[in-house]
Amino acid sequence: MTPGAPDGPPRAKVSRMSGTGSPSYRERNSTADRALDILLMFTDTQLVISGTAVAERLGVARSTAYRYLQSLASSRFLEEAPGGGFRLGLRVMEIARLARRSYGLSEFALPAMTALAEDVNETILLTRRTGELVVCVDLAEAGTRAVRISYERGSTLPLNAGASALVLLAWLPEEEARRLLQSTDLHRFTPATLTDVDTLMKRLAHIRRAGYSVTRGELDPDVMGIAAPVRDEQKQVVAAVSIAALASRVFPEAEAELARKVRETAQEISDRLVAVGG
Amino acid sequence: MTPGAPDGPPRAKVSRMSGTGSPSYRERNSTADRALDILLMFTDTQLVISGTAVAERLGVARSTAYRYLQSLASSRFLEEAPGGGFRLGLRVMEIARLARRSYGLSEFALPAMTALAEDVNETILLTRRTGELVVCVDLAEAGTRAVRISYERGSTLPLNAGASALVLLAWLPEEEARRLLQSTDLHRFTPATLTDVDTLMKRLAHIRRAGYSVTRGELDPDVMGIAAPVRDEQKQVVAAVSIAALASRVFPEAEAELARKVRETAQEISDRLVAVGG
DNA sequence: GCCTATTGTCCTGTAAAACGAAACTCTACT
DNA sequence: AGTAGAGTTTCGTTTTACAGGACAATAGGC
Repeated sequence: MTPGAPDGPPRAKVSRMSGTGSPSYRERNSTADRALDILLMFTDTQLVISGTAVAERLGVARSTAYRYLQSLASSRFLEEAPGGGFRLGLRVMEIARLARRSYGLSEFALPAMTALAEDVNETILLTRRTGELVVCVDLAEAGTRAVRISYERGSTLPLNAGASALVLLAWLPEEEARRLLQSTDLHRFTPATLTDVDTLMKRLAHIRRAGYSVTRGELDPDVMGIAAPVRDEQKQVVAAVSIAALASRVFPEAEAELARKVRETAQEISDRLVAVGG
Repeated sequence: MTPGAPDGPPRAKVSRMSGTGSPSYRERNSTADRALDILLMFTDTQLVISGTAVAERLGVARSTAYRYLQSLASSRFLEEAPGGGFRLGLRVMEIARLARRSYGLSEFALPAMTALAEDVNETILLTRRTGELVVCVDLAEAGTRAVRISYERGSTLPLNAGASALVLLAWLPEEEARRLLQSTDLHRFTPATLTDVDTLMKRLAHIRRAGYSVTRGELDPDVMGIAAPVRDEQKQVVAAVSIAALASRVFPEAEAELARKVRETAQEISDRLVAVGG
């Protein structure tokens, strides 16, 4: 495409745009966006990427892709991988530390979460929503379990499954929650996953009344979760605290007691947030 | 609508470049670089920044700065802070998780580090060098100390002070280590900090022979460290493992025994790295 | 040994994208 | 009401980033 012949049609107004089907480029800062897009090409299964592959996925010439790559590498967002290609650089870890601090959550939350983790002997998560995704901001693990639910900081979770996601949605304005769910494709992770928007909305109303959420096997068949909201000074829900446990370890009769503890912990974190004036 | 008539002065031909003294812009991808530079404006004391401030520091018009900010916000590298301004977004934490995985270190290192932390009852760090900086990639803390050395993933350390930095430099080609030290301004953190390149180079040679480094009060007056190198398949030093402890807790007579344990742990991590074929 | 494929680098003229300026909205403060 | 600051939008201009192609170095296939 875009033949370089100097005799072509009188300057066809073909915009640069990504060739791979990204719907609406041409808006905003396309150059800056492409640099950022390179950072988004990395996934759990694609930890190293070559310059040629970047050019292809960006739909630009190789020389152009390498210009981007050099920008990213010279600010250490990327580094050259041993054996060719590029991988994410340490700068990413540096600013992630600052990101975590920005939310003003972890410093107050972690002690309370650790206490809860030891009390109930399960993994405790602190999550926040960003767009159509839930991200694990912090976690505390109990030491004495052979089988552990393993998440990490930065792990992402879907919007339609898992106790945390439901809490984060439940305290959003109804129409916003509905809009979010409708604009996301609700993947079915297990037979128990809810994928119908109306059913989900009813669930959210129920959670709002109860003050917490419980899910069983909706994201992973063997896992259950109990989550409660964390609020800031303005009473806005800014995060969720949750227990993630092997479903078989938690009998339904025990849920209420665990829920009480999760809510207490969430309240404690909220209180500290307000006390300092997040 | 109907924006003002284009009547301004004939627009002097001033090159764009950063106005704040950044020596050589105009090279590479200045647009992409500026977007990345915005991400670098955040520090521990500057967790939120306004659009106007970004425009000023970038040396561009406000409308231009906001275009960048929108690019960064729509890919969730930034988010609007409650009460105005922008802060780092959750996307940063997402890709930081991938960055950590890229190095193939943590998954093998953490178990060994945790064991060491419990054994010696001190904080254990895993660090890597990036340019003129050392970054903490992972850490393990001992649970039973009232006074703890507190680092986090993503914390940065200088090149001329601290046991880890010296190890990371010691196994670099001599001329590269010298070049790095000469191009960095070696800050004096305490009276014990080494700031002379030749003295440092001699120190590095000593460390190379010993196989580990010990520092006392060179970065923080109350802290001491012992570090050893982690090697990959090609025997390249790719990281350092270190103990960071209150100096008053570790008597000089105990250093040798601790050093032995740190070296063992570093070796164990190296072995696993090779076994898997990092 | 020769061939091909792949990675990364550099250069140049041209076309497209990013730029500054200014008008405008909104909220908060006084 | 009036000021100050944040954030948004539009527009014509020109600066910047683009594609294409030539180049070096490395790694495998035969």
